[in-house]
Amino acid sequence: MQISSRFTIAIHVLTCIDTFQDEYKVTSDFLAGSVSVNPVVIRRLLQQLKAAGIVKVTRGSGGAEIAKPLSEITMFDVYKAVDSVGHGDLFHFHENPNKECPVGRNIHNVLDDKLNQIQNAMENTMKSITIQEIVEETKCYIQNES
Amino acid sequence: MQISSRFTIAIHVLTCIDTFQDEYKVTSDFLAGSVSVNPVVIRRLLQQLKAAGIVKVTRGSGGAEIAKPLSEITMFDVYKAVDSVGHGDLFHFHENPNKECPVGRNIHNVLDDKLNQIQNAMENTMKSITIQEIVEETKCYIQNES
DNA sequence: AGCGATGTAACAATTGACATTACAACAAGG
DNA sequence: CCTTGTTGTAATGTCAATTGTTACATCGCT
Repeated sequence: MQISSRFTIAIHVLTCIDTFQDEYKVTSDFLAGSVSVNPVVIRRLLQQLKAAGIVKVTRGSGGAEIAKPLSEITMFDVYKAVDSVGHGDLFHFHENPNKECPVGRNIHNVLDDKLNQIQNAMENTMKSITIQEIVEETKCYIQNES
Repeated sequence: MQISSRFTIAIHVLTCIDTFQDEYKVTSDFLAGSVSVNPVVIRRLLQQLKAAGIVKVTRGSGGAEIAKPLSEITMFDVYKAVDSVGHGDLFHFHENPNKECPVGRNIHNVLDDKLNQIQNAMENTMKSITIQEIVEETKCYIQNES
């Protein structure tokens, strides 16, 4: 299975908030319009980002803003915040290898190490990319349109 | 969502085939016993591994064997063979960002590049680990048991 | 108080993984 | 050549997660 689209939606949302915060009141309806999903999906997402300290959402009057400098938010932070994969681990290990079998009772020890290597390679790359980069590149694309 | 357990099962299966090929006839029932899943799950998996040229399966008389040297099979080969993630891509991009929105119509271009970087980091690590390493380490563990 | 938002529960629809049953196709031994 | 053990594969069921949607209580501001 693929990593939940919550991840790409979250990055889209953060980019929108930063890009439009001076021009518009950035509500869940506004964001839902840009992403093309139901506003409730956005609200749920914003709750997760808020819990991770990435955004602030103001009830009542409405609108979302980003809680800390974009350069301090990495793709990994977002990935974790929106719970992109279940249970924290990228790989799903089959639960009950047969303990009567020599391979069955040892495969977990051997594989865990390798799977962690792979997962770390991925997560480290995520940590090296900030949302700031993404926002800036997006602004470049937008300017080049005109 | 996590990567399908087919991936870890496949590696378990390859390790079993190599470990037990001289002692037993390695049938889908035998493998199913070690992994603790239904034999049909193993057969489907073996079909995928066979299509990728990783194993040979003999009908009728039964039994599976590995088709090429273990040192030439990487975790990435297995990952691809069993179709661990759908559609080839690790990330699920939300389909219809709003083209009326400057961010909506450009986010795909910006993000695709970053997502590929991440995916490549993961896949390259997979390519650097061979099944031979895994089999050998497993044998070490088994010997240290006695 | 009323308006415009958010927060969240409830529920349906869809999808994919995995388990299981059933049976046809096949290879080899007696 | 026919029985036996096995593979190949279709059909079906179950379960969990994602996503969409409706509904409404709650809240902040004017």
